[in-house]
Amino acid sequence: MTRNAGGLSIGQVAERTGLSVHALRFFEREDLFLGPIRRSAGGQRVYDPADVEWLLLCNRFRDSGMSIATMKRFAELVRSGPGNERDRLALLEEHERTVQARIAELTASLEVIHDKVATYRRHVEDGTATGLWSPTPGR
Amino acid sequence: MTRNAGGLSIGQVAERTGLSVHALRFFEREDLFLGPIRRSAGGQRVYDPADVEWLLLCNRFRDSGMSIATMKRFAELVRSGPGNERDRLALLEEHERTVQARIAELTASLEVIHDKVATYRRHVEDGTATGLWSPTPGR
DNA sequence: CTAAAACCTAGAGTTCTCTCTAGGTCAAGC
DNA sequence: GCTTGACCTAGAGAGAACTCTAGGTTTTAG
Repeated sequence: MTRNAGGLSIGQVAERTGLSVHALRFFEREDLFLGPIRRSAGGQRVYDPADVEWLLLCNRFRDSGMSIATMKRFAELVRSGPGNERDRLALLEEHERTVQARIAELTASLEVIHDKVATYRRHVEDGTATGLWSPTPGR
Repeated sequence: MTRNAGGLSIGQVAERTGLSVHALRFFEREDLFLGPIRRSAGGQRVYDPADVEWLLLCNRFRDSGMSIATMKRFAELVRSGPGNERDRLALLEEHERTVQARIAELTASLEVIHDKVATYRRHVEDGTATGLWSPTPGR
């Protein structure tokens, strides 16, 4: 398989993308690729570098919380060729807003958590941590 | 139930916390509360305001990605009374770091996504969006 | 007093995203 | 040519976090 012009085995792709071979087969079943994956004479998958690029982008999407379903919609748009760039853009923009919102939410929660940390730190450092305390002074 | 000094029914707590009554029972089964929930003569749950406070904090934890298992560990620490404030602090600090890391990760992904958005925007606005393009120029 | 709304338990079902298994086949090195 | 490791398919299993169901009891409003 190493001789197919630039062709990569599933194991090699797994290595390069950090995805498991199981996950790669799963992604294919879910139609997450931009086109059918080639097969060797023996029936084994042969990926090409563009697939790896796409998977790396998918990793970004996944890491940023995009669902498989949404990635699938994006893949469908790309697969159906030029002409729907507006739709792709809309999808990306919406995801961008989602991520921004998530960051804002996390930042807000972080503040609350940090306050808790600060309070505990004072208690612990002062040794004043006697007496119940926690979710609310009083429990 | 409305007469138990400050006592709240499960429905009232659901309303105040945004959690479903199912979720509240589930949380209880999972030992996520700081103490046993009282029951009315008829066997219905009677919560008090401190429980609501705790649940609101739990919501913060959940929103920031803390697992039920971790919340449970924190609840256990609080339940087992004073003396383990260092452990609670450590748990909170670790969660704080986790959240910070997650924000960093999201921020990095956001940048990549924003670049994609910018590229698509150019393509769409210029009307130059002819020819395939997407995961990588060339597919 | 009675109907309706809210609550109860135990446990099954759901969704999402993989992961693992079983039972083979293919490919590469010695 | 044979062993070993990588790969194949179809489908079951996992775990996280709920959600829903069934069948029954308790509360509340009128």
